[in-house]
Amino acid sequence: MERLFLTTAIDYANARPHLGHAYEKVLTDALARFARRRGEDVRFLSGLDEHGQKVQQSAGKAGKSPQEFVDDISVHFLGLWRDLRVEPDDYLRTTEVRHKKLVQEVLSLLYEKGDIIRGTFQGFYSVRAEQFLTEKERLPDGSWPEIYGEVVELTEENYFFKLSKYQDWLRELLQKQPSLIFPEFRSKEVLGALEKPLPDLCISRPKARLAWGIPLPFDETQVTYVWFDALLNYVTGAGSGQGRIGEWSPAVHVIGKDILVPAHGIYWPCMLKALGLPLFKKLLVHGFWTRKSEKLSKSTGNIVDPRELAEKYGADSFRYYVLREMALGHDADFDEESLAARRKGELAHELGNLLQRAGSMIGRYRDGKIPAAAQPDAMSEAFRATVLGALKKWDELMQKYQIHLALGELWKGVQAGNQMIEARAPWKLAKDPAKSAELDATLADAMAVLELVLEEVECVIPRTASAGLIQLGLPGKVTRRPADWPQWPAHQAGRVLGSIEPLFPLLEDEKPKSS
RNA sequence: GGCAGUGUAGCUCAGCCUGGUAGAGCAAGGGACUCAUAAGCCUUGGGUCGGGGGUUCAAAUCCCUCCACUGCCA
Repeated sequence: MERLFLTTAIDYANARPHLGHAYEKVLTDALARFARRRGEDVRFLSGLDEHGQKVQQSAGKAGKSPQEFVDDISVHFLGLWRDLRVEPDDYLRTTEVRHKKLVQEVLSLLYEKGDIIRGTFQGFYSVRAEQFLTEKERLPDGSWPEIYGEVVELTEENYFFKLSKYQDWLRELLQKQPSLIFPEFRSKEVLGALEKPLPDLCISRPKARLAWGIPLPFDETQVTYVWFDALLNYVTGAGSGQGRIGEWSPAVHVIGKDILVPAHGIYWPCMLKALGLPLFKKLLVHGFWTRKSEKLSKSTGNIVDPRELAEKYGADSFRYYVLREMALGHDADFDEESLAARRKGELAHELGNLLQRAGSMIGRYRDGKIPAAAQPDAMSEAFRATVLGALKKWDELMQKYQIHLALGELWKGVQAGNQMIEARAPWKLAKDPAKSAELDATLADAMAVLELVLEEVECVIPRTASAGLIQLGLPGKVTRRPADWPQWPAHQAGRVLGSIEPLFPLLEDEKPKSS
């Protein structure tokens, strides 16, 4: 069986989750569920990045200890994942013992190997912000922005990771295998950053200045800084999740485009190489959500609360919307009206109502049991071919991470179902005893397409798909595909349907006004 | 400034790799039907495929150039 180790970026525990966090986790969760459906042995890891300057500062402002602060924040993240049915196999918080132990072990190894060395760090330091500033933050006239207050030039003893040692190796690798990064054009961004010699990477800070981190095992006065903490979560959480270096397996990392260069595109592969571990399998880089084509940000008041949306429209509708709307790798515009429209049109009316109308006719005409279909006639053959064709395209597109198009294909199956019913008009067939066999075929085919679609779409709308399958008289638990997938369902004759309920009830303000 | 991505119907996008004189969905108009969440089905309108140039019998699709927006690196 194929093994798939799938990770999300770990979120920084500095503020509550927003739409971008939610999208990435829903995306990864859907990929994990899809891979399981295909029969792969999946390990899905997510987590929270809890150390660092900003957490320390935010905790101070909130009058809490850093640990109390991240404990509180983690409740918000975990609550959101529960609400959105994001179900990782393991959720790693970087303040956990298993992780700290692994980080220290890695640092020791690389220190002994000579890949981590002591050196001096020189830079401009803001006393007020308690942080080093980069040239990027300097104003065009050479001065520093007001908010940093007094800025002094400072020299500090720190530890460095010898990135330069692995630069050539990485460049050659990416040139040979641009498909390591999806979409491929992103690998050009990494290659661009590799053109100039890489400076060694500063990985530590004096404890006196940054207490909230993991101490270096070979120098207790220093703590490690970002990279050798957060990135290593992927190793800690690999395999059994017990923080054993040897259990690392090449992952597919789902990340946002903001953390590709340099973190995941440069530092991370070099770290793996230095440790003698195999490279990740792929970096899956997604874009950002915008609103009215503007960045979502707190400063402009342009924020979207995923939890509110999930509450208002349902978690599955939210999941469906973000996956249907965004072309993986590109930016997309978030629009609540569009979310409501897709829920109402595609989910409630096309999919939900298909089950409703077909289920109710089986109740009325066939006593709630799926009838046995005779040899398919020409219309049935054509219908089945359309549906099976749509399923194959759905599968191909999903494997190419074209989720938004894949869902469009799957819905062609749903639409074919509605069209087939219109063409056959079972409500007319029911009035003519001579047409009984055709009525059976119509109803059986409708149940079959629903079964096929719901099983596949479980990765996107897990709860609804499961509820729908139960209405079809099935267990409601999606298992791996049979070897001969996609095949027209056999053995459905005689199955008793569950009670037929709307999968996506209309919202209060969507209901037609009764006069 | 260098590199990249995007630019196709009012809106969201597919098609571009492997040239053959434009497609889907939504929104809007019309129709037949009545099983169903007043849903679904059929149908109509509408586009200088960012601008310009080139290659070709033929370009949204290949080449050059310019413009706009976005991103990465300076």
